[in-house]
Amino acid sequence: MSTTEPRRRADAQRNRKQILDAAKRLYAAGDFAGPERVAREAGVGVGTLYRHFPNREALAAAVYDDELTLVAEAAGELLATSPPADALRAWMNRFAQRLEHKRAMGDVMRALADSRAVTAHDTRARLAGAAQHVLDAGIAAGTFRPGSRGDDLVAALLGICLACPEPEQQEQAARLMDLLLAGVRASTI
Amino acid sequence: MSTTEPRRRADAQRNRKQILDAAKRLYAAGDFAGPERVAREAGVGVGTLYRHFPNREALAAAVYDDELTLVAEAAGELLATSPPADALRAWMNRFAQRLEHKRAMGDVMRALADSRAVTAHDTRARLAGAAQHVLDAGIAAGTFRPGSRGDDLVAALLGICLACPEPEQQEQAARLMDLLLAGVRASTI
DNA sequence: AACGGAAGCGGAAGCTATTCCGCTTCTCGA
DNA sequence: TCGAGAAGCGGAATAGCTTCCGCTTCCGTT
Repeated sequence: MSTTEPRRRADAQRNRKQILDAAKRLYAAGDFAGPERVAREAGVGVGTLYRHFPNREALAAAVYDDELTLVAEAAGELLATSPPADALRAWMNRFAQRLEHKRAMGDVMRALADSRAVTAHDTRARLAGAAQHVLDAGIAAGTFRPGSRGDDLVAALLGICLACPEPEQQEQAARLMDLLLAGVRASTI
Repeated sequence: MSTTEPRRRADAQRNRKQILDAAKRLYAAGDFAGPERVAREAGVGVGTLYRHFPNREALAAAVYDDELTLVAEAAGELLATSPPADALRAWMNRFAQRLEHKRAMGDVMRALADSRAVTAHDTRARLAGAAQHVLDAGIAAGTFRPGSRGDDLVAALLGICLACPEPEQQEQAARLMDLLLAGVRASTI
């Protein structure tokens, strides 16, 4: 848990950044390119890409890391303007909306769901922290069941998005979020 | 909704069965072989396999169809011996247990979650029916929230299994199932 | 029983993700 | 400044999933 990170060589840092930039550029253009093409666009070999990101999903997760961090941070303001239950529902919606219409998000979610994925670990922890923040407010207010856990909420949200990825399943996803919220609000076990 | 099915040619039926048998044999032996190897084992070409099963996941779903049907049927007996809430929780556990320790089940769940997958459609409907059966009993008894839907429950269960596939995530999966159950029991919206 | 066309078959080719390993580039101490 | 060795690079090779299409087999009709 200390500064065991050995610090990367300058060229490695540069390459990592170039890869991320290239991927962002392509994804933003609606081109969900795979590792091979991203590497070419970045001007590096595939091998290099794979040294920085263990697989396609990890790359996607890293590309959208910023965006998910914004989602996590939004929890604070939502909580400032609404009661916990409303804030939580709004936050869940925002989470799901971010994932919609992004081809690569299936990958991102798989990466987030994978407990062994190193790349996604921080992001997931940040999301869980944000969720916990909202939950704690609700617990303090007596609205939410004590013991509700942020990481569970995020896992459930991921599960919903994984199970209902298609646009025509949006209604079902909404019902499942309601169900989840109902579970969190339930006062007894 | 009528008998529009044109009835397959005899050799096609035979091949389909041979493919399923070969896949069952391999999977049972712990060998999660891909389409190519299953086809060889079945003594047919890959093209033939793909005419019968649109992709790897659909094949896996078809292989485990029997097993999932058993799970669906178990709902009845569980309901006969326990109050709805207990029956539902037991049924969810059985569902999840069936999926554990089976490499191919990730595929099966993805196939079930895919609303466009023709192969998995019946199975999913059967599971949803079973779930609805239990839910209805609970609604009648006043234990479950009116309007609870079997297809939602199955989707949520799939989501949980997709989000917590690793053995070390079993505890989290259990918590999520509790949360789900709490949502179903909540008496108000 | 034999013909024509539809249904089905096989497997090579194509595509993409991932691995492997010999070569290159950086870094740091002398 | 230079050299040694670690860190990193590139891209050919490997492997698995899926598609494509020319050939074969079946089946209802005559």
